[in-house]
Amino acid sequence: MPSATVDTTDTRQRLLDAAGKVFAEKGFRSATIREICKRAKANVAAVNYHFGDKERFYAEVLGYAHRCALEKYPPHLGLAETATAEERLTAFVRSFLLRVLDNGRPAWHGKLMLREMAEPTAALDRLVEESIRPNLDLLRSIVTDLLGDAATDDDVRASASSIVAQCLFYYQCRPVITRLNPQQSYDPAAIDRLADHITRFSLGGLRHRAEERRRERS
Amino acid sequence: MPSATVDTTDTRQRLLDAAGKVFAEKGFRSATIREICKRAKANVAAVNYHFGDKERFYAEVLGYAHRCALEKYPPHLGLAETATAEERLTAFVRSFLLRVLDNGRPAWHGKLMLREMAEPTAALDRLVEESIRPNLDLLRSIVTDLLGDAATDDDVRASASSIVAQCLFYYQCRPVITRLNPQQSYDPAAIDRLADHITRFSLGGLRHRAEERRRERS
Amino acid sequence: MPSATVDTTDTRQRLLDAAGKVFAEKGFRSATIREICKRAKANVAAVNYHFGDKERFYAEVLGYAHRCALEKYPPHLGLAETATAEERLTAFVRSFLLRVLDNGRPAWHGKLMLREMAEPTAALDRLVEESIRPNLDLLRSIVTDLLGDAATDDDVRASASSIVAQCLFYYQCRPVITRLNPQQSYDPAAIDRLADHITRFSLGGLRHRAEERRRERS
Amino acid sequence: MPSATVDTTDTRQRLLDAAGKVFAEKGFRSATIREICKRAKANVAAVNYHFGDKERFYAEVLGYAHRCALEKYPPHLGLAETATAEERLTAFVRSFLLRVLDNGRPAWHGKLMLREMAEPTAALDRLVEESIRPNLDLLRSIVTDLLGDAATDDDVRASASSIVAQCLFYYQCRPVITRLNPQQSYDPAAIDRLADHITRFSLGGLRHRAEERRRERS
DNA sequence: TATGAATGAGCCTTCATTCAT
DNA sequence: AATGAATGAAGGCTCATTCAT
Repeated sequence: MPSATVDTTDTRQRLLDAAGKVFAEKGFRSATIREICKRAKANVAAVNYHFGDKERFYAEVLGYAHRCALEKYPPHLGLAETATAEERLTAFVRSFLLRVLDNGRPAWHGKLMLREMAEPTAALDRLVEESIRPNLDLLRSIVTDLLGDAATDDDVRASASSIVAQCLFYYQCRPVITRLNPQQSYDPAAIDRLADHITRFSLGGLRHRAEERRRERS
Repeated sequence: MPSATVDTTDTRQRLLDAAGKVFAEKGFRSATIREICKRAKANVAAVNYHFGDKERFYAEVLGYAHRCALEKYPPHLGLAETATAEERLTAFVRSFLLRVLDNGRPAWHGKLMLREMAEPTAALDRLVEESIRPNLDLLRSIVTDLLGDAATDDDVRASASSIVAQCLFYYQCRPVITRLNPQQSYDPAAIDRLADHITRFSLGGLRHRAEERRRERS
Repeated sequence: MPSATVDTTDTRQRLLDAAGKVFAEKGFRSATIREICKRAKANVAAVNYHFGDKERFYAEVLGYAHRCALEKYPPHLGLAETATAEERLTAFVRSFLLRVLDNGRPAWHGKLMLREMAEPTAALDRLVEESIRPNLDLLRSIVTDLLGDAATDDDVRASASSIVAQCLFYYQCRPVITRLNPQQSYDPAAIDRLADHITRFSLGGLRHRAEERRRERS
Repeated sequence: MPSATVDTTDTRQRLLDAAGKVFAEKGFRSATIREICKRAKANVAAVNYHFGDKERFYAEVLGYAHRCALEKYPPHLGLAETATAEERLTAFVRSFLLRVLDNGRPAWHGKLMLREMAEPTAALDRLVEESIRPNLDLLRSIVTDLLGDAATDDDVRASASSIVAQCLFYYQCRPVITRLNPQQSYDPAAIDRLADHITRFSLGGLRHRAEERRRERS
């Protein structure tokens, strides 16, 4: 029965899509299997049938969301091989912001990640190894280029953190930012402005640190 | 009887202390009144009696945690009136990090705030106005001094955000950082190193931005 | 301390008054000691202090309400000794209706009695002996006069029941009557009309029954 | 296995049956879902699953009880089309009394209705329109025939009320009647005697009223 | 005498999960 | 393969009552 097969994958997929939205909105605990199944037009037992239990289901949703986000906003953003470190940093920051502030399906990704920080589940381990570390390694190579040879590993790590921090901030603190500065918007133009500021601010910081290290060494 | 001393403590106070810990660990939804009362050696009905319901209780806990954190680590950190903008920035960053990364009672504050970001409750509004905005205003005055007259309001806002972002990062992304770099520690010395990096990185960023603006103007 | 004594009786009295209203509105179970004490501006523990527990408190309230009602609408309604049986029936019916349909303080009485029917408490026993039976005996003497010598005890009892039934109906079924016939009012004029109808209908019934018995006997 | 037969019965049905009994005995507030489910050998969550919440459950029970009572004692009681108004009144009164005083399943009906009077719930509205009004209309047509053309609408209404009142009285005031006259019984023979009295008393009342109206008109 | 604080039992409801089909 | 029915474990909250002062 091929149609059955189609229906099956459909249900699974509908569940993932519905769950992404609901988990992102409500969090792991507050999201209920009943609501997810209702939105997915599936039976209450469907989740347990397809994914075992709520926790494994959630892990699956998390991975799916991450894949969606990376697919839509790859970190290179079609950069040429010959791009300078500054250009690569600019691209990295922009793609990061877009991924995190997108309002479409990949938005789950940001929300879900934020929730993982506040209350990590077993799913975080896999996510870190499969998605976050590779991404961070990319940034560290950029930062290494910008800091120069005098920089230590700790310098690179700390500076990379400073950059990532600025990108995450606008998403992670959104509720507070909205209250402090209601006119802050997140449309593409605004995101470009944010990316521009973060890149410049960070380049200033990086150069300053590089200079300090050079001075120390000499 | 030393235990008598414990019992003498106000039930209300014991509830606040226990709740700070539990809400921070589990979040509003997952935390149960039963567990909080058990830890506070109080009756299940005590919360209802003293605070009305779980939501109002939570708001009270949030305010209490914030007050504790500010009391222990005031943002000025005993700075002289004649302190330079650089010194004031250093003090701001250090006190911020200490407040957020402290392992004692004020630790709730950071955790609770993080949870508010992920899933804001009605309590956030009050917190923003009473605690966060005044603190941010302090930072903005420092940043204004450092950026110089050429800076726009948006410059100040964006740069202040970049600084706050770096301070929050180590707490907000702790679960991920721990997995990426297990040897990262948060003892006083480590916190000092972090504060030092953030201050220097930010000063570099700020000077770079100030220079850009100056160049634009001329 | 005379003032203390005054205050004490005051609290007791205020509790009785508040409780009458609340018990009548909500019923024994749904009425809460807290609400009663709040309305009486008394402490939560006041009821238990003055009356022991909720049940004994309720019994006291019931008795108080009954005394209030009888005081305001005594069953004779100032009838002369020489009044005919018809006149006495009219007076009985009118005072009964007034007592039961009054909107003031004695209104509790009716409501509380109705609740006792639906869910009798221990308090009903005393009430029946002290208040209801004497009142019914009065009616039976009137009915005996109207039915004549041929009537049996059962005749008297059944006819008295028919009369009481009609008086109670308008109160007991008020929620249904209101829905069936929204324009039904209970102002003094309307109550007079009801009393008039019940008296005439009952007189018709009584004469019919009397006649039947007479015919049987002969 | 006869027990299998019992278990086979719909959980929903078992809940309705158990609830009828418990709600009738204890009232809406005092009845607990726990007890009902225990009697129905169902889980505590079954009520929520089948009926949503306690209130909707109660409404369903009320409707079910009413349907049971009407089914067992239809108001016509197999009367021929050619039956006289007197015969129809007799049938109406008898079926009413039987319905209200039955000790079996339809007994809930009476008890539940009585509770609705004392503390109406939202369920009463539907009940009045669907069950009570049609039944009352039947009685009014009988009364209209008996009162003759001279009677006004108010006459009909008042007389119908007087008849219904007498039928309800024996149920509504049962706790008081039992205390006043312990030997009152409610076996079929006793019910027949009550029906007989009420019918005769009411016929007397109706004829009297009719005569009065005729006299007024002429 | 009178009160505010505190208690513990119990209720309705919700939810993830399982079971029979 | 997939579902509707059913389960049992909590959770938040309410309430009458008690206790220390």
